[in-house]
Amino acid sequence: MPPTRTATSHALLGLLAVRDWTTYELAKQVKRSLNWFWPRAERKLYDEPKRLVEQGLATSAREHTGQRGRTVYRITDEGRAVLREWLSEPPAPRTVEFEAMVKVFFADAGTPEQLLATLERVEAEAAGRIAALTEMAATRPVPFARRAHLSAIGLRLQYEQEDAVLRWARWTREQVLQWNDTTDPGDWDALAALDELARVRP
Amino acid sequence: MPPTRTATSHALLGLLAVRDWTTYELAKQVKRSLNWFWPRAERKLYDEPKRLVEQGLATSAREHTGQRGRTVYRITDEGRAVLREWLSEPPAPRTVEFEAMVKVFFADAGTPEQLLATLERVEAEAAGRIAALTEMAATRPVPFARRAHLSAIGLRLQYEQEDAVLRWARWTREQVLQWNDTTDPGDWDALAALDELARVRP
DNA sequence: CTCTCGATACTGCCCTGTGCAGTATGCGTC
DNA sequence: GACGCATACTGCACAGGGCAGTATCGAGAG
Repeated sequence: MPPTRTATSHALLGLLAVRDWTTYELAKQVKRSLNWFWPRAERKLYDEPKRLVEQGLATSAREHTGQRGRTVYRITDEGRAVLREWLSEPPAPRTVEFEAMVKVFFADAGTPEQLLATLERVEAEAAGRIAALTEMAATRPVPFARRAHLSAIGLRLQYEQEDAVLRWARWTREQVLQWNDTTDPGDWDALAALDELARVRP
Repeated sequence: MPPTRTATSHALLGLLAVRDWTTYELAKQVKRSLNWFWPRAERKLYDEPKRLVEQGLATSAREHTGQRGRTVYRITDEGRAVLREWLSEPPAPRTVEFEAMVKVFFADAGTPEQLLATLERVEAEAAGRIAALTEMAATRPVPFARRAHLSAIGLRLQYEQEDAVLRWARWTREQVLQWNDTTDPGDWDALAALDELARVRP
């Protein structure tokens, strides 16, 4: 039984296809790029490459800076082949974990102040991320220039997502201000809001 | 040491604040509502309510349909208090797991056909979800009518998210068709695309 | 020249959460 | 009376997260 290859395995294989990395560099790089759409704890990024080596998809080399060792990983031809084949497989559905939305959804268990505070935090988070994305987009020279086209479409997705959340948070804040309470929207017409969504044609 | 209360604990507490549920009903309901922004495996939804009972946040009652038993959960006053306080706490950052985007990001390890197939799958998934959302929005009478205002803003968020993904997938597909290859965008100007993002002002 | 501090480079441990197989019973329908 | 789908769970192995702990290296402060 070969150990199962997870999407995380293939994601790291993808980075290794770009260049060699030490685990530490890999961890930093994941934070900057993959983290946006495939977030993984640093802890995991120390285990996973070892599994790739076990499976012959990568090799590891031990280097030293004085007394301190470090491990450099390099993809193998088999690793490249496995990555290429994986690109054909149907991807898992996109999943979103949005704790703030849970708080919004159950806002009727609390006060309007709590709800507005949550919405403000959502807005601030989205705005912060948009700032980070525009900064990345503005960085010159472009890191990994030969992959600039892929970075560009990736950044674009992230931007569209964050912008959707930002616009939603602002819109919702305005609606909530018209409510009498979290349990009572007063004159605000929930059915009309649902009707508007129901009319959508893609 | 009290067992830690996760966001999942509070999410289920939120559902129990709406009405009593059997575990099975809870699992179905989570699939329809929470699953959009707090997806959890059915398996977990059988464990978690037991923990709520241990902590005095819910009570359980054993009922029977013939020989077959089932457990009905009900929130306690303390459960309601805990939920109310949780609404004040800063939410965890939103996280997205988007395997298809990993495949897009490393598309230069494969062919344009693979990339286009992935984009088509993304588009189909988003379109399917939008259809599900509009159907939910059109359902009359509105389920849990006294919570229609919260459903409406929740559905709106989901719609905005899916629409962003859908528009991105279509846009990206058009761009990719202009490339020579996954490794070579030809005349397509990646720097210009990055510049456009860099110019964004929120 | 030493001390501190942040960056580098990991490992162990316990917990949450997933997926899948397995085990029942209830109920409608052919 | 058999079949299939819904109901109602449990066990188990594994992926993944968070945090604490352990070192070394290199640059700058004093």
